Amino acid sequence: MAKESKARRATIEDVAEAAGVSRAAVSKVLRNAYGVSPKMKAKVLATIEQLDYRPLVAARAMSGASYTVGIEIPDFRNQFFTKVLSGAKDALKGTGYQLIIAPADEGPKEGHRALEALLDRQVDGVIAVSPLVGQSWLERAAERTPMVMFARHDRSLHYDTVAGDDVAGADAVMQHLLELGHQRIAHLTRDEMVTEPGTPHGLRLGAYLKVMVEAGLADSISVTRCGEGQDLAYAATQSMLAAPEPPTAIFAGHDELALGALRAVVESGLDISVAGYDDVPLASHPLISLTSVDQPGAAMGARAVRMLLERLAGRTDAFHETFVPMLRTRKSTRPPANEALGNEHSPDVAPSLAE
Amino acid sequence: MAKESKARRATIEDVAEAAGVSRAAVSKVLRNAYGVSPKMKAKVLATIEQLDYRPLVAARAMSGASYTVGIEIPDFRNQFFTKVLSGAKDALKGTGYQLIIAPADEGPKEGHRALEALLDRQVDGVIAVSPLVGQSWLERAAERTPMVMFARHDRSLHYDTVAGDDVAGADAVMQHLLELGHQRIAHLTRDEMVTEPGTPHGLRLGAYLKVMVEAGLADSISVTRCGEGQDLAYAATQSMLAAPEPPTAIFAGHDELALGALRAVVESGLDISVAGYDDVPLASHPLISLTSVDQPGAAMGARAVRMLLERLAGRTDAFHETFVPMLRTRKSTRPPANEALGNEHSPDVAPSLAE
DNA sequence: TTGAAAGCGCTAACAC
DNA sequence: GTGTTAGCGCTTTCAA
Repeated sequence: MAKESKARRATIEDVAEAAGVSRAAVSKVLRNAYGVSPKMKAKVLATIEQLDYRPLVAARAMSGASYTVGIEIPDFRNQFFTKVLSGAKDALKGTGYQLIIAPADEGPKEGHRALEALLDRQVDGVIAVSPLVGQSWLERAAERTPMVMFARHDRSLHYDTVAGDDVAGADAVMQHLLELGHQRIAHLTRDEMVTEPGTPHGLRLGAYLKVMVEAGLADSISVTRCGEGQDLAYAATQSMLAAPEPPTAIFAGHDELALGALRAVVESGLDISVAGYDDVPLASHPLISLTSVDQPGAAMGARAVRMLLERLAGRTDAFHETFVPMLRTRKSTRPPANEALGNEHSPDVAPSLAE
Repeated sequence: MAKESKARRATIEDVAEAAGVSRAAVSKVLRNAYGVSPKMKAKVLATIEQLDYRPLVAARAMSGASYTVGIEIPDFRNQFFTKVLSGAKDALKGTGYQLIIAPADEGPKEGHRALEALLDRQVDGVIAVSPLVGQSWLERAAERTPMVMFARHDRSLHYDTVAGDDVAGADAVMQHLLELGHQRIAHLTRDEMVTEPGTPHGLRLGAYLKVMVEAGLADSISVTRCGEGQDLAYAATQSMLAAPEPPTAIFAGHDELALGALRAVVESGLDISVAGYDDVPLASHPLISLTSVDQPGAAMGARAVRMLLERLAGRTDAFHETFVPMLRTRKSTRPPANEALGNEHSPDVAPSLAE
């Protein structure tokens, strides 16, 4: 009754037999390697087509390549990473490499886990966003599998890096807020784990602190931390706003947090400026109009892919590229509402030395 | 001078040797299969730990399983799919299966390509969002690899489906707009390719047309098409608004399109209602407040994974689950501004038969 | 309970 | 230019 239960997938052997050639010949055609006559090539190609043959990647990976590039990302709900993915995907188009994405869960060891999952699958190259993975481990892994790390500011001899200049970006935001006349500027960032020195959020936090101190606003320093995502940023901001003396401006570590903060601010009815980081597509929406630091995610993702392709092609010395971010000022930041109160509460700061 | 150039990765052989057992024994421990004494198990486990051994997936896949579940998605910039991914990822946690995501490019054959890439990699199971792939091809693929299709309304004996009730959802939107008093309701949807009969967007379009006709508004039917993404929706809406008699309400095929439309509407200064579909997280943001049809993406993704796990565990009969969507009305939809003009321009419709 | 050995489907190195 | 063959690192019979 049953026709042919689970028709077996054609193998290279089947193709060779049907075409009357050797497996090696078929293999060469597949990789269009050197040493096949046009005639044989045509015959093999026709047979492949006819049998609907597709090589199993696992078998190829066991001896040769997997023609696969893996990218590990910590949070695909963050539209910045989505931009990066787009850029990477497009840059990989037509190269013969297939892209697979391994999502990492939250947590210090999760990036590590996802990376290992990719390596276990013998991807030919890896792009990863893993600020928390130890450098020595990465070095060792990168010796075997070409690797470019995203948003890392360390320098390795074995892997390339693509990062934004987080200090410059954060400086720009802070400068902008100061120029608008803000003093009680709060910083909304992620948990300690994610703000270790040298990480993007660590650098942004550092820049915030430095600018505040240098502006004589050390007493107004206020750092609020929250977990990942708009919802947690929303909740954290709510408590921030409930404090006796809420900030007049909030600098959020990235746009996702900024959007959550904005939600709380809007609902509170208070006139508080909010700035973010990354310039996700929505930041420019007229209904949102969020001041943000433009990190060209797509270009960065594409650059990472190109670096990886270079390594795949044989390059062995390490490249480190830094993208210069660009502040986009929008309506979410404006002069503080209660300007009059501005100077009133900065005790140990001489009222404008430079005037 | 060089220490050990590219230290070889430990193999099962290395572990067996170091532990003084056979490869088969190690293999059994790895899969904690039946027939290993606790003593040997402990010894092997210790050796694995010590050698930092991890099995290569390719080798396992050649004979056995890859412990990998693949999910194919057409557009990770659409936050709806991002919700689905989240749900799927969480549901897979702790099952021993690793999730890999294959992004599909736009185009009729691209979903197919991404799916094949996954099958070539011998994933143990597949979840796919491929409205455009032919059913017969899918059937054949599903005979060999467990598969659950997302957002498909066809019924197969070999694959499961998880979908939303698109007709009910679209009906709800239209009913809502009609109740508000709108007549010139336009539908913004994707290109013909994506609105084939039976596809989600095809069903939504069909429901739109049906409701319009039944409401006696056949003359006001207006369907605008655009490519994927906010930007293209924005441009399409701009031309729509430039027409002599623009609509008073726009029903967009999904929220991404709705956000683009909203951008154009806001910029135009016109008072036009906009409704979307999917209820992406941002729709509820107070600054956006987009009326939308809530499709529980995370729950749907989790359900798809559970179905797949059931198949992986042996189920062979097909399941088809439909999720009932729920309209969320928000500020982006309100009564038409120029109510007075409402009836003036509906020539061949008897003014309310049922009154 | 344990181990030996035969593959899985490819590629690569080498003969012819 | 073409074919032969030895692996790659696992799992899976099947004996012991």
